[in-house]
Amino acid sequence: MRNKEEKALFKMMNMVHHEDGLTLGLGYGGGRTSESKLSSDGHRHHLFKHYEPSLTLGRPSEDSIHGGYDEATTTTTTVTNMAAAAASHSSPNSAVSSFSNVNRSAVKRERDIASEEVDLERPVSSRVSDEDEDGSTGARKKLRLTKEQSALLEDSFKEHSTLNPKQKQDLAHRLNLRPRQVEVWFQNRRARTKLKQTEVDCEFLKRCCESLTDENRRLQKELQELKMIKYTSSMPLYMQFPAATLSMCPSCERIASAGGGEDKAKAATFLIGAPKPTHLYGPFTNSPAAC
DNA sequence: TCGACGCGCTCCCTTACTTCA
DNA sequence: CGTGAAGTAAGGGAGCGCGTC
Repeated sequence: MRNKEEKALFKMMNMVHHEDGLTLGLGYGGGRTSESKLSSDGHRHHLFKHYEPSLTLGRPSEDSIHGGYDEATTTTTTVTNMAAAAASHSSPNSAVSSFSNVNRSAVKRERDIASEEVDLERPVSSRVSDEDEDGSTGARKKLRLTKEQSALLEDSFKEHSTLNPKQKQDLAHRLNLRPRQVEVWFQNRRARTKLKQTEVDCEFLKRCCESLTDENRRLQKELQELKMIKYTSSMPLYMQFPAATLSMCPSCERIASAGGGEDKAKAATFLIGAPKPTHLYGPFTNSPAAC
């Protein structure tokens, strides 16, 4: 996993991708609402809108009835504030949804078990040892896909990031895996792709921000210079010269430029920025060389 | 025709395990 | 050899579209 800042940022920035482009969204927390649509190829695409805070609680594992692993450890379940709201008040949809999803989870488990039973006919190809497969250790053992399996899945993912049922079945058969495993692999692969894209987009936005900050700073400075030019142009001519370039002849009491003509002095004023008025009233201590 | 419901799919968050520095 | 970070397979909650009743 990446550092916590990136992870938090990833939670905040929900990037939604489609074939035709990229959109950005902001959110936080665990639960979320979404839209989904069915594309022309039969794949469903979701448009996630926002996140909601979540609360994680421990509870006894139900994994033993899944058939995949036969341990009795603890897992966690995420209780969104939407579910909490359903339990306490408001949101009739939440209540219905929660109830519906409880049933759905049960159905899902039954489906997985059924899938498992069908797939028991063929061996699961993985790096899990025989001892692990018989579950004698009682701990959840994680199977690792072989390089060949990963490579084929990658190739398939390059062709299409989502699978229809037929493609899933076919791929599972070719890889000697359960369809559920193929499904999970694609799910995780999409998540990884999205995370990487998010990192790239974040970097891009960061640079944009820096660039705009610099540009803003530059424009502010330019604006200040223009304001000063406008201010000095409204003054008597002699006040437009920097004090250092002016001198007064003690005999004739006429002010003259010490270093050259008016144009030169004006140009200097423009280039170095207009001096503050107080500087114009500085001491005329230069020698009266001009007279 | 409309609403309720179940199903299948996706998403996200999280956990548990493996690998590696 | 122990340990923490990173990678990843999998579990589970939730929303949505679609078909059926």
